Amino acid sequence: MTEFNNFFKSAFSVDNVIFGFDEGDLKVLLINRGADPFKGMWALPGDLVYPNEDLDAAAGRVLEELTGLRDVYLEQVNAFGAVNRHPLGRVITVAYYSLIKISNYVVTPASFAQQAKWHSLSSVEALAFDHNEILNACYQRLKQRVRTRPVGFELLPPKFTLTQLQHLYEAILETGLDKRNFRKKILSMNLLVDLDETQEGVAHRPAKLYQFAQERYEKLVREGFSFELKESKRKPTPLLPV
Amino acid sequence: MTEFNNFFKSAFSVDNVIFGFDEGDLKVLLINRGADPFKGMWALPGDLVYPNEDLDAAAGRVLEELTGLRDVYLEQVNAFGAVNRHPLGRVITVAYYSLIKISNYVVTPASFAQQAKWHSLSSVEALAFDHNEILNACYQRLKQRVRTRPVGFELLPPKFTLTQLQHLYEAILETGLDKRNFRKKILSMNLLVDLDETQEGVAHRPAKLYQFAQERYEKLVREGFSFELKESKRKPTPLLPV
DNA sequence: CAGACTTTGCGTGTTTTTTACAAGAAGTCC
DNA sequence: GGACTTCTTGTAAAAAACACGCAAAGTCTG
Repeated sequence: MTEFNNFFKSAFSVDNVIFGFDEGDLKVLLINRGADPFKGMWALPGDLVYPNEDLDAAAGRVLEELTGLRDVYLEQVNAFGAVNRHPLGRVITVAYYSLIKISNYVVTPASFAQQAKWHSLSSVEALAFDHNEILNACYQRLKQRVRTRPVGFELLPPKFTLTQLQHLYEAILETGLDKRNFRKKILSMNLLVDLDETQEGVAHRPAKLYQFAQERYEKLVREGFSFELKESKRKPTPLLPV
Repeated sequence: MTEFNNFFKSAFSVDNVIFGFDEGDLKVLLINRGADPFKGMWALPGDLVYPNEDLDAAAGRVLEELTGLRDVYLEQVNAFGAVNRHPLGRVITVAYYSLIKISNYVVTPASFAQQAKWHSLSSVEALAFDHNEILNACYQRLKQRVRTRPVGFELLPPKFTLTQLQHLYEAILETGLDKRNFRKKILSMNLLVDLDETQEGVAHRPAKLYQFAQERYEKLVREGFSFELKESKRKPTPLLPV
């Protein structure tokens, strides 16, 4: 039984890659570690999973403590379980990513205490633990998801312009998209509601505002429907090393 | 068992969905549980992760103990961590699937002891724990992978006919494929080597044998290349409930 | 060994999707 | 009112996907 007991000296945690979109740039919310190991380095927000807490719930809790937000898009990506990934013991972590509207984010006590800060994906440097690997895996998953499901809207305010939407896709996919073709394709899916409103306070012709047609989408999904986008041929340099 | 419960805090395990292909049918290797909980029910092969063992290594070990095979295609899919998924305590499991050539499989002591048996995916019934859910997640992942990467070959013998290959795709994708279009598409990818050999022992015109061009594929991937297949419009009933 | 049987192997025309590409319209600012 | 910026829109060409049927190769059997 003592031998058996060895199996239970390990712990599990969740780590959450929280994506936001701002200024045409894909961002991720990182915390600054206040204690060893990796004191002073940036890291993904995460926590040990409580004994009576579902995995998904733990990821949601980490997110909510840091951002005050709940009911946002949250998806499990992978477990990371290399023996030495945590210097203090055996900790297997399950990685999640979430998509939030950055404008809804407010600084919570937890995020203040942990010095949470948004980082452009392109400027993320060496993170604590194996968090670069985790971040990369989550980013790759997002990149793939965004082609096959309309999750991008989770990152935009409720009302947005087609240009904003295109910039979002370009940022995530790291590609350039043709404006006319993009609009044609998106509009032909019939998932956007034209709000008959326009932008305000811009020093040029204001663009029309649209809204994502959530219910219509859910109906289409139930009827079996596939959302898909392809990239153009121009490929800028990747945001993260492959 | 009460003693067990006292010590029991939390543990990790891996579960492995081992796919094989035979008689035009996608199969999965299940074991028959010899002990409670779920005694007598079919279950996915799995094990607790040793304290000093990487997650991936644990999945590989489970596979090798059962099949004697190593160096096969193995991919992590997801972690399953609902609080009550294991009746005896908190066990988070990480699901993997592997693709093996069923003809290479031999009964090992472990598989004999655990009464391992191949089951057609379409005839899998209620499994122990949350293993139906795990199986389904792995199958969905395979279905998606097979469209974007040439992993199907892992399930076929080294030499195969185009018809066998097509049947494999049809089984995995649960769809019908047009023979001429399928052959055109596959051959146009230039990933098959025509072996200049033909089938033997069949009571009809023997088909040509092909081989997957592993090195050529790896070269193409390095150069940035995308493998893709789409389904036809005819949709047979799904193998597993969605 | 001829005829029946099964499975292989192959080409073309049609439709759909993707791509490339530019100019005028609507607002703001000075 | 003129300069400036961004918004909006269509068409033609190329590529990919799709539907579709028949002759040839080999085995079997009587």
